[in-house]
Amino acid sequence: MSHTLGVRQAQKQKTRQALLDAALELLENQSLSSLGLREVTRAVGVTPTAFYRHFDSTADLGVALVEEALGSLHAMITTLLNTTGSNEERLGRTVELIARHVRTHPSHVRFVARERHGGVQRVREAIGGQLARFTEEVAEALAADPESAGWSRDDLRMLAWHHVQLMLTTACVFLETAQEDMDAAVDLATRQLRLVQLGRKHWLD
Amino acid sequence: MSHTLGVRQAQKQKTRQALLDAALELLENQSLSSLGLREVTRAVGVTPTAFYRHFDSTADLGVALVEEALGSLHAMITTLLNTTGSNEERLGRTVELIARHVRTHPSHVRFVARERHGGVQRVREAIGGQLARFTEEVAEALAADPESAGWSRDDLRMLAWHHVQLMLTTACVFLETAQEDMDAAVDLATRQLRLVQLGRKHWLD
DNA sequence: TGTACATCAGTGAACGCGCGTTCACTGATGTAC
DNA sequence: TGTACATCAGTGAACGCGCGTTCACTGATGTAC
Repeated sequence: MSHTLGVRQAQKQKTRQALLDAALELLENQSLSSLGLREVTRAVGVTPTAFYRHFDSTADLGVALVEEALGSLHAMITTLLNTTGSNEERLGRTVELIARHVRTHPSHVRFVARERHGGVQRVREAIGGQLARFTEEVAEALAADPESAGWSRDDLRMLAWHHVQLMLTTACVFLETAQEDMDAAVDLATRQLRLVQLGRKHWLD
Repeated sequence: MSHTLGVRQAQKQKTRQALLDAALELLENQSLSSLGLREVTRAVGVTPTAFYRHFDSTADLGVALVEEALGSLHAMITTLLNTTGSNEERLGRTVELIARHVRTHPSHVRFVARERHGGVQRVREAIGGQLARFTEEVAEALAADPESAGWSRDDLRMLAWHHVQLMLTTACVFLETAQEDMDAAVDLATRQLRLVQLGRKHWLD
């Protein structure tokens, strides 16, 4: 059992999390740069002033949301990298896992999509940093794959970056896809992954 | 010579364009959903009230900006599709043309990147519609290519979509790349295009 | 266990400010004769 | 060409409103003895 917090600390964390949750929900229909501090506290049911006990500004809250949203994305990537099986099997599982992630954490995906190129510099930088980290991890995993024999470090990073990009793009498309069109979207995404995989296979030809 | 506007109409269009230009400049450092009407008119030097002679709201202005920004992107794509030469040649020219477009129209690229998943629904929809149109055009061009013999319509659209996505992503990366790192970024983009091209070549294996 | 003091998460009133929108207006441009 | 009237892009004052931030505060929780 981890270190038990005092009642006061526990309550503070609870409020902080409530602020994060409320902000994430409000961000479904607007972007961070137009999110108001009072809007968030109103949604939680605390005084505007209370906000300052947890964050300096909404930009600061945004950075905290980056950690949350990309944390869940990172967990998904880790799962993906540990998946075994034939290429075609892994490919299908990848798309399925992305679809599931979009279903279980839609607001995280939306937040990343929206704020990645959004109007708040610190948040953009935080997201960019995390994505660079993901790329490195994917590149390392690819390097460990026998199929990557003969690949240069640079080419592996290129491939990893392409994968991360495609994963994000696919997640965004899934997010905007109605339930009834999901089958077609999953199929499209699968074929895109297959295309890249084919390119990889013949890279050293 | 086209239909000559009266002095009044000409002046009105001039003001309208000034509003669009000022907005685009202000959007370098913020997103549309936080852009204020007064902010724009202040930058142009007209009364806040004058804004309503041209647009219903900043969202409305945003839709007008979509036409402008994706118009210039569309021109670039048309140029790309008309490029001839070997695959490797076309590939290099593609990356070069994207780099040039980012250099000449940075604010257009930024606007599309930021508002594509931004907080204003009508603008998102307008951008999405234009990108779908681009995809159709690219798919048609691909269909006319002898290399596409035996490809299904669906697979061609998949490839076209992948190209449009990659083009946008590449433009975004170039936008964020410092001048001194551009060579490496161009190289990376070129290799990504080559990867996809290889996948295309072996699609029907 | 009990007491006396310190900490600090959340309160509530107050502030100055810029926002979007309204309205009646002005005066240059356009039009009819 | 000149005159009398209509149009309408842009003005300027005014409005009510919600914003972010400040401040002194309260009272439950934590700590030292």
